[in-house]
Amino acid sequence: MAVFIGRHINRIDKKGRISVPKPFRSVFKDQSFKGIFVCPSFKAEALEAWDEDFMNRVATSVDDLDLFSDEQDDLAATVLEITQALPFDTEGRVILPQDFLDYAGITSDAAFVGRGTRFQIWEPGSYEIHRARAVDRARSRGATLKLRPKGDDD
Amino acid sequence: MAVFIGRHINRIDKKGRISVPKPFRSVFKDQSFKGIFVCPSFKAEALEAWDEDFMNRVATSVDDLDLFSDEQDDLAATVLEITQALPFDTEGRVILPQDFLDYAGITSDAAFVGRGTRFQIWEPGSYEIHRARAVDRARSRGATLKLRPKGDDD
DNA sequence: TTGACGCCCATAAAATCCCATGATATCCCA
DNA sequence: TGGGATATCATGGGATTTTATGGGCGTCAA
Repeated sequence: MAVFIGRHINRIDKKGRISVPKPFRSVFKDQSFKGIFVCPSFKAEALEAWDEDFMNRVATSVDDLDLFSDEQDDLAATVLEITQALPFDTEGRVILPQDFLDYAGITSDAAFVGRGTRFQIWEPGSYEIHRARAVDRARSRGATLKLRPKGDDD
Repeated sequence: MAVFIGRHINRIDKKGRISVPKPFRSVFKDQSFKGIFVCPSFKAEALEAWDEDFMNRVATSVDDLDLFSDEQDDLAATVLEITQALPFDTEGRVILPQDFLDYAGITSDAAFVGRGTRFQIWEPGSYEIHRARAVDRARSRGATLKLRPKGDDD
């Protein structure tokens, strides 16, 4: 299973290219499309990224809904339409579309943040603020993590 | 599996030709008919486009009547009637029929919008409005998508 | 003959490849 | 364990290719 962990900050060059951190890139090595799928997050001023496997699951799941139903329309609109497939270049870099950069407030640098099955791309400053808040919330709530039974890893 | 993802805006030239974006075109590369199938959408002022595979699926479903709900069984037949097969030219362009353009309000530019197994063609302005509404609906309803189990991707 | 449509070629912009560089991290062996 | 040799990775930039787009020309049919 694909697992993204850790945090990496990389730079965007003049051509708009940015390296996807090697540890993340390795996760994609045996998928047919050589690249990542990215879309703006609903919840935060950041970008969400995932692999082909997840993308196909979303696509087929949307397909299961009634053809032409409102429900399908909304979900497809919010996920499939705004997601972009970004291919790696030979060095494992991608070009983030300008509107995505604007959405996340990214200019020169970007933070790649592991989230398990997906990862996020943040403007480094925004991420620090976001993370500090999240830590505070978790601490004050005394958050605990319920682990799934071993083997149940879909 | 063929998956259409993302959004691309292209221009219609004086001859009425418009390039189908390369990422979408690639999806059709191994079908026998070199082109796309297009028909006006029932729900929106846009055009629906799909590949040979999906076309066959619709054709079969007219017999089965399981793809459409009761009131829509002759809708399926209608789909077949008004759908046009638009062949690519050497450069991967198609000519959209005038009545299709009128229906979608397309004049100079058109947005190709990925929808998984299909894609849509919109007048770029109309699309932005439509998308914003859909995102709002999905967000306010707290829409979630039930994903298929991993590996079940036909 | 005219217009619709296919095929061909030209061009600019953008994406991609390819190689170079410096910084880090890793390895290896004394 | 130290430190030089080596490999890896992020980054930069020039060269090449691809793609979207525009237009010319011939064919075929009304």
